[in-house]
Amino acid sequence: MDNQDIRKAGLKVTLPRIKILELLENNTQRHVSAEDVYKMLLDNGEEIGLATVYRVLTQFEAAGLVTRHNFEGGHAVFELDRGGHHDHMVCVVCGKVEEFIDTTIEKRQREIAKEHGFEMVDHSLIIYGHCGNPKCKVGY
Amino acid sequence: MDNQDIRKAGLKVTLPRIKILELLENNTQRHVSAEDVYKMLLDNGEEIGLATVYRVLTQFEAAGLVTRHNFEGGHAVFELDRGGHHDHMVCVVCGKVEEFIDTTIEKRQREIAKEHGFEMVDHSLIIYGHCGNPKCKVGY
DNA sequence: AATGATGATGAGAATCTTTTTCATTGCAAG
DNA sequence: CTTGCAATGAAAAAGATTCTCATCATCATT
Ligand SMILES: [Mn+2]
Ligand SMILES: [Mn+2]
Ligand SMILES: [Zn+2]
Ligand SMILES: [Zn+2]
Repeated sequence: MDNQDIRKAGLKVTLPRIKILELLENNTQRHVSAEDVYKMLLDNGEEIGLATVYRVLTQFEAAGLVTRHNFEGGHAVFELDRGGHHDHMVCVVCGKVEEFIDTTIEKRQREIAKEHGFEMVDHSLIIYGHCGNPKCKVGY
Repeated sequence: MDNQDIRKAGLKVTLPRIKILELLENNTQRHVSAEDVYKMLLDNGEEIGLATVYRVLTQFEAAGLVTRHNFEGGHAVFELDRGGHHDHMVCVVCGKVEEFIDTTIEKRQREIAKEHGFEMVDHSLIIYGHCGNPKCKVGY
């Protein structure tokens, strides 16, 4: 994942794009909002505009470098596309995100789409729940 | 689904609430945005404020009368909760929504959540694709 | 039926997220 | 190096949703 990926996407290799890609690659938190990216880059001393972050993330998504998710909460989150598709599990208390992939579910989805005459192009599966952290359990 | 449901939710039985519930019950399009509800009620000659529609839909959701979905598109859609849970298939061209339920997927979801130490409280599965309508097919 | 406390309403302002506009800047092809 | 065209950032705009607050309606109690 480097500047060539930006170039291959038909985009000019600019500092904002390089920095956003680096951040998505190195940040401990894989799933970040545009606002997150913007603030983290500012904290790192980069000069960047929020509009640019939104623009570039959308371009990266169109180029297949990045995936956008609509979790609950009103804002989209993005993650670097590391090849394999996967689905998500989100803790409704602390927001922790776990990734998983299940071939049984993936297969059934394709079958169900076909049964309904749909040609599936994408899907979104998000499990919401209380994660293992005791502080996130039902009885507090 | 009547005024008693509103009362049981601990809410006063008011005209806006009655009208919103009626619309959700009778409208041909089951999945509607707050804006949709607002405009349809205005078209029906009702006097209602958009803020009230948002407020009431949120209250109905909290009371379990209504379910909120975050499909792609930036705005939430609501539907009357008719007992059974189900998932959705959305046409990326015309926006048509089909409902489905699959016990295999439902079961796997619960298993996967447990495997990851999560206590599942909810989930959202949306399949995006091209529906059966020829105008929505890939080759236009 | 009249009263009154409290909840509900609607208009508009405010907030939050995302997109657009536009003057300026910078990448990269030649 | 030039130079065209894409990219940037600031600010404005747009779109969705929530908040504020003065007024009004519901409903339990007289
Ligand atoms: Mn992920
Ligand atoms: Mn539905
Ligand atoms: Zn948690
Ligand atoms: Zn369609």
